[in-house]
Amino acid sequence: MSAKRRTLVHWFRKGLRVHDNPALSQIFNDARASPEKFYVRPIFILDPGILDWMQVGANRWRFLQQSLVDLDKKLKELNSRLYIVRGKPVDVFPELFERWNVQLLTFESDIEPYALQRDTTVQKIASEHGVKVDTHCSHTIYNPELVIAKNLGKAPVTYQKFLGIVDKLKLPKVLAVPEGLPDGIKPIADEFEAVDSCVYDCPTLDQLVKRPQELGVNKFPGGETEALRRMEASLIDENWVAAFEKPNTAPNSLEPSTTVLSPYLKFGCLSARLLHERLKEILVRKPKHSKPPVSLVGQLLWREFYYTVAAADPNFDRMLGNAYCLQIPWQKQPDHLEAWTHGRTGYPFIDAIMRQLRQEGWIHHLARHAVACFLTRGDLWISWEDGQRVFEQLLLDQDWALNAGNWMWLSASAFFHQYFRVYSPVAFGKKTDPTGAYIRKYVPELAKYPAGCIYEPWKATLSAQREYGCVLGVDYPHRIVNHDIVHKENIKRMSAAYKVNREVRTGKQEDQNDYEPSPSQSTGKRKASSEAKKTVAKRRR
DNA sequence: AGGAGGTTGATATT
DNA sequence: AATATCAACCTCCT
Repeated sequence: MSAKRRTLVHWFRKGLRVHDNPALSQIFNDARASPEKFYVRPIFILDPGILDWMQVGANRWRFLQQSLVDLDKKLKELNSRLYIVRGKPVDVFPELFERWNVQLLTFESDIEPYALQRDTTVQKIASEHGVKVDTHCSHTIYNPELVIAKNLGKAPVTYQKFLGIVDKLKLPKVLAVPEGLPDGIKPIADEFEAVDSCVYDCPTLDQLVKRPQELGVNKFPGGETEALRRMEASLIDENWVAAFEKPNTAPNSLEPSTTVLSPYLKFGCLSARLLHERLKEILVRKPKHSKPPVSLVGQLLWREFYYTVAAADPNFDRMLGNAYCLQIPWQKQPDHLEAWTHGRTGYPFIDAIMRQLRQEGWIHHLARHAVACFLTRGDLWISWEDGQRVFEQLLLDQDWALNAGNWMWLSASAFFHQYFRVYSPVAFGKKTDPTGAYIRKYVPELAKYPAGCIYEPWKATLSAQREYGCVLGVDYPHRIVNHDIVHKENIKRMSAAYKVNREVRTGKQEDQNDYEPSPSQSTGKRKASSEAKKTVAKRRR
């Protein structure tokens, strides 16, 4: 037997890749240096506790499953393999540490509160079992903690400030795929199967996707192989890369107008550091290029920005107790939330986006703006937290820091404050898709509506609706709100909410100039306002 | 204290 | 395609 051999374990969580993976490379290097001393076990833990932390829809389960299968394949090419462990980390690690005689555990550091608490506990268990733990920051280009430290212990609250800080930091070295392991470092199969009741091969689709009826089109398969293929395809046209300006890309093209690398970055199938390096190489050859915030590098740095600000506040995903977030008296409206969630608001552009999200798991960033603004400050006056939860379930690229940060941005709760700029659910989409081809694809019941009224089907007469084969209230819903009216009311509500927040912040009472709410929304406005004052008072600073 | 700038508004006008 | 107007927020910098 192998009693003298010790095991080196790499724990995959995010970072589902073999390229540019410092924590994985560390154990591979150690094992190659002394092959007679070590076994190597790369593991992924299917942690049931994750479901208390976040909602995961069928499409993202599939993405994960595909990513794990691809990772196993990549590891096998390196003469290793992936071990799937089922159970909570706190329960399984003590057993693994003992049974495998573990010497070293490595993993990629994370900033999400669930991960932080989990990892702290695991570190403690490891130390009790005499297991050394090494962590590496490789999900982001820059270490959020380091950026905060460089800014004197506070996260920068503007993107420009953030850029100023990271400009002075040195870039990490991007690592290649580690060299394959020599024979004998992989524990033989029946040895581990006999003793390890919680260790398995890669899960099948059936095992991970509990509601297969919710699976949509598999347009963006998971895995490092597909991630690298997609990156290469995105970088092939260097003029396109150099000229990229996010605001000039279309939210409603039939094929994505941007790279769709976000799901791969979220799971770490693609290294942000590698993508950044590759972009920079191209920009050296194309001196006339776009720049942050609108460039492709700028997009990566937005991700870094949100990771940094999120790392400084465990309440980043909620309004209460969130140091960044303005306190706004949103209202619960379950029927409106339900209509928005399932693409039944009666606004074809909004509904097309929400249906694309549910089917394909990805929508363009500006499409996210349109529906997020509509749900919150633009039209429905529903909390960004409710929208965040829906995105959390449906987006392939759901990433805690980015999702919360962008929802606060769009609802003008933090980082962005020009609440009087409201997206029109009618006009915004017309700019890039005047004929409504996108709506016809995702809201097929409206397919026969002419370009002139497909964004505003209520403008068609009843006889015209019959002619187009889609009668409002029967085949497609009436619009649930009148944007022209409610968006103006909501601007005033935002103004009132900002005023309350200012008063609490400065401790000064401003002139009374109360906005009288509309009859339809009047219940509880003053109460909501006073509640807002109380919650603002709970904010730090 | 005051002004400039802020990834991506809508609309009307030039 | 660029510019003014709408109404007017925040943070940063001087």
